[in-house]
Amino acid sequence: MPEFKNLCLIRGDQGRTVGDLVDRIGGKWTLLILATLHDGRLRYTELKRRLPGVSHRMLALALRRLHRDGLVTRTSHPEVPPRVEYALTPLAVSLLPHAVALAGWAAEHRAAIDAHRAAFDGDA
Amino acid sequence: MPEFKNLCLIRGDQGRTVGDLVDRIGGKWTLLILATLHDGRLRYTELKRRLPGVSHRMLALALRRLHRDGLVTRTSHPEVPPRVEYALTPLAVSLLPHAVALAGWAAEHRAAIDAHRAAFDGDA
DNA sequence: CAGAATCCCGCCAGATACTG
DNA sequence: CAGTATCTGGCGGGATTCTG
Repeated sequence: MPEFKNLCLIRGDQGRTVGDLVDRIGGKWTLLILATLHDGRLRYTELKRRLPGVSHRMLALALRRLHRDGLVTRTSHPEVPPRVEYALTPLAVSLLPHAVALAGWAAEHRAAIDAHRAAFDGDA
Repeated sequence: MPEFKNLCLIRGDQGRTVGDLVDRIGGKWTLLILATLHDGRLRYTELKRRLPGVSHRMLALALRRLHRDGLVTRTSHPEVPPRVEYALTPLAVSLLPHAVALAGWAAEHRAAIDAHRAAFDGDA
């Protein structure tokens, strides 16, 4: 059987891979931004509007990092007022299914985890 | 085709799901610990030995959280000196494949991302 | 051996204000 | 509109010490 041959990817190189992974998509809003952009290219403000709770600064920083990593494209139109549009790159598109799978897992087992927590916290 | 029906899981509930997910496995060592325990139940010290660089405190804290969330079992043997063994729960086992997939993605595209970063940083 | 408690630092992240 | 700059508090996380 396939087994988890890729476990070495997690532990190999002294966890560098996981470290990098967390660095890239570990941000609080990163996955949310990518998921939102999956609907199509969006302007900065529209993106902000669709992400309730994100701060101005954090969205700008996250977008900057995503752009730097080649996960989103940034198209600045030379107009007044300025108009900037963000869109996913193929790289980001290839990442999304995995993120979605993880999100699905989280949603599916949230109740179980919460129950464990409650039981654990009950034993003071 | 399936498409990403689960995208709603990422964005729904104002991102609570992703927030919870990051809270649970977003820790620096969490995934590493789970991956290491996939080899089988391990004692605290042995676990620490297999995770070069983890601090005493962080390992204890991470294990405590994992135990609280029902992702690992903690078996304390009443001996002197004490012996405590940790093992994965089925819940954690169901999570690992997804994590491995993400790690695989990170490893596969690390070069591309690094190239993007280099190009981006080149344009000062 | 396993872990809890304490101290401390650096970064993440929010709020606010300023610029092109 | 789309950012950047600055200040600030909170938390993650490391080193060390103490206990059963």
